[in-house]
Amino acid sequence: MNEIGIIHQLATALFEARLPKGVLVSHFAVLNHLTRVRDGATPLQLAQAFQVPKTTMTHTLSGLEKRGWVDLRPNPDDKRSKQVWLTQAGRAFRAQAIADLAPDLARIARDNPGLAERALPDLTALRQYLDSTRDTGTPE
Amino acid sequence: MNEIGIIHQLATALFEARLPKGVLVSHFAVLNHLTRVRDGATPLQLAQAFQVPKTTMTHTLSGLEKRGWVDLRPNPDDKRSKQVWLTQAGRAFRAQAIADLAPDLARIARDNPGLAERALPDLTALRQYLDSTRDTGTPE
DNA sequence: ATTACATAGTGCGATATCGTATTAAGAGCA
DNA sequence: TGCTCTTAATACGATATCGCACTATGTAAT
Repeated sequence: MNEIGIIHQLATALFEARLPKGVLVSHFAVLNHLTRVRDGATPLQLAQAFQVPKTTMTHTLSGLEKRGWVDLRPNPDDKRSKQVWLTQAGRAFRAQAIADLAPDLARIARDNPGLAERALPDLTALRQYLDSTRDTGTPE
Repeated sequence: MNEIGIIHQLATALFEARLPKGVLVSHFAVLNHLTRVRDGATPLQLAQAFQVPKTTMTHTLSGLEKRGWVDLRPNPDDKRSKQVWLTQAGRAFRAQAIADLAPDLARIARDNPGLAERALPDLTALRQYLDSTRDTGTPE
């Protein structure tokens, strides 16, 4: 767990050093999710995807909206709710950020061959396990 | 990296749910480090061990000191510096926290057999690699 | 329909984290 | 000794994160 925490620190610092000033990894991660999975998701769905409290996601989304990268529209299926849509500027920024990060990611992959392939399945399994036991602290 | 971030979130939430109100994982982690490695370390050494800025460690240590779990004494070798020593109360709290967390950790290990053994070497290697390239963004 | 309960988003306050600048002290060199 | 540069810790300000409570809306039961 210690390793997880330190890696998280290091990776966050590395990413934010490559992103424009004031843009956080949380911003980038949401744009990435909206691009890779789908946009039109509700704020609650995004909060659950990243395992952060609703209030944190509200704050992150307000930052993205202020920069014009996402558009928050009412959810036609539920008047309590909203939907988050990417703007063209949002897609463009995300593409540029990916391009800026690519050399570093390629370098890390090159210098640690096979690491991702070996570690990711276990990490995914652990994430799913922790997620499934999150509420009660005991499985099912 | 996404997985790392989410696991970090989930694990932090799990740990803090088991710790007394107001005690953070960062507090516990420092006590743990002082116990496992050695106490008498300087604040800077601790900041480097956890890869957090010096100011963050200052803040964390002030919280530990306020609770009477560590003692900050002048460093006899360097008057600019300090040394962090565990108190008896600090050792006792850490031991109790370990005891409280043990059932959950045992459960996680039981339900994910071999996971730690498989994933840890790669995670440690990744941490060391990221650490070694932290400043310039390029190896060595 | 009414009532009770659950859910989505947000305002507000607390605080952890972090960047910048400052202070005090060590280190190297003339 | 005096000068310069580096380093350890911290004070201060900015802000990301999070818990709590509230409003509006949905859902279910009678």
